[in-house]
Amino acid sequence: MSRRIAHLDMDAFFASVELLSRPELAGLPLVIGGSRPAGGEGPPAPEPLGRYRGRGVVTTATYPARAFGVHSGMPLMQAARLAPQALRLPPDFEAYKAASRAFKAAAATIAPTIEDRGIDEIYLDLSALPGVAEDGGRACAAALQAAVRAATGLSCSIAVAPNKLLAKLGSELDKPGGLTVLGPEDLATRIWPLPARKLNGIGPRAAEKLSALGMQTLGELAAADPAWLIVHFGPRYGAWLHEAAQGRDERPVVTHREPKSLSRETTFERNLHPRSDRAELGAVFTRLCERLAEDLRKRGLRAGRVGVKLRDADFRTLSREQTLDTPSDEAATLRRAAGLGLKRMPLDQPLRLLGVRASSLRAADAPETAPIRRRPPAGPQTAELFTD
DNA sequence: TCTGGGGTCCTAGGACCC
DNA sequence: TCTGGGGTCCTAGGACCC
Repeated sequence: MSRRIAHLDMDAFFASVELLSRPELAGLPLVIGGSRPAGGEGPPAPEPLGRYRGRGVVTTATYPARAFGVHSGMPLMQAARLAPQALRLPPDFEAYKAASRAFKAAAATIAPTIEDRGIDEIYLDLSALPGVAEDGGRACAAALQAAVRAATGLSCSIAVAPNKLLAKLGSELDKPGGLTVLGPEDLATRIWPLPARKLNGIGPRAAEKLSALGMQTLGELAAADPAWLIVHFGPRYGAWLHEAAQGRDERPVVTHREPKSLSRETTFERNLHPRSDRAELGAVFTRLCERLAEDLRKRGLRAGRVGVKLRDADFRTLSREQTLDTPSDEAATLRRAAGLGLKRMPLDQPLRLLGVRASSLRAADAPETAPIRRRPPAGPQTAELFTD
């Protein structure tokens, strides 16, 4: 009994949501990213990308903007050089979350077994649905696209395949608006010619290493000796690379997950120094802890551990974690613990980012358990700067 | 060109225990 | 005098994803 798994990926999601309320921008190169100008009232007006100054990155670009080489993750300053005439809008996450809920609800009317993979994509298990065994899921995918469009006015790309890995690869094959059905017989013709980097789980580092070892495509990876892959990539990742390149993936569609951590972080407009910008850093730190505490309370959770994260001017990231005596969702408690973490970090350099993280989460109404710390936290301490 | 913010999972090394 | 062996927990960092 073979599985039929769909991957549904919204097309240029954030930009497309913006176009729903700004139809006059349709067809133009449009980039979402950066932050909202302070003090603005109402929906922000798009401004030429060439005018952008700051540290933001491209969150989404419309297909006309992508034609200039702009893609998500790219620094906006770089995108501005490629397409100064493109228009930029700051993201409106509340609108995207509403559209996200709407498309997922619409999809659930067709196929209720859904795994959430973030704001703009889902996996669906179609295996047990009527007719899917006959046509591989094509009609079901078409129905999903129609339902999503009817509910939201937005287009998506869908692939149906024997597993999540292949479905995810397939939904990229015919964007936007793609409907792709893959079977085992498509592996050699449609999957193996793809660059190895396309596989979900092969990122920039692994792709670079594969390339240095002479493997550019998934076909070349599939032909590699698994023992040799294990030598170069370790037992776990090496074995996974081999399995994945054969198109094998048994992961189920997971319909529910409990959050493991919550975090808040911010990159400053200019680097801040722990000494000379102490007051400003302290205020940002307090605000981050307040927002994290709000997030915890909103979800009915408490943090058993609190972490702090720094990024310095050279883009090096450091973090420290601290166990709480009692799980908490209070800003002052989180700030005190995160402050203890900060005191164990070097604070002699300008910083570009500060973040706080809550982990070891438990329900706020759960019975309290004794602290599990085996060792008192210790370590070299730096002078009190903005940490108190 | 100079790199967001929100997450998950894995690994390596040290602490600790027997 | 020149240093066990195994198991487990904890911590920090990094790869990766959306």
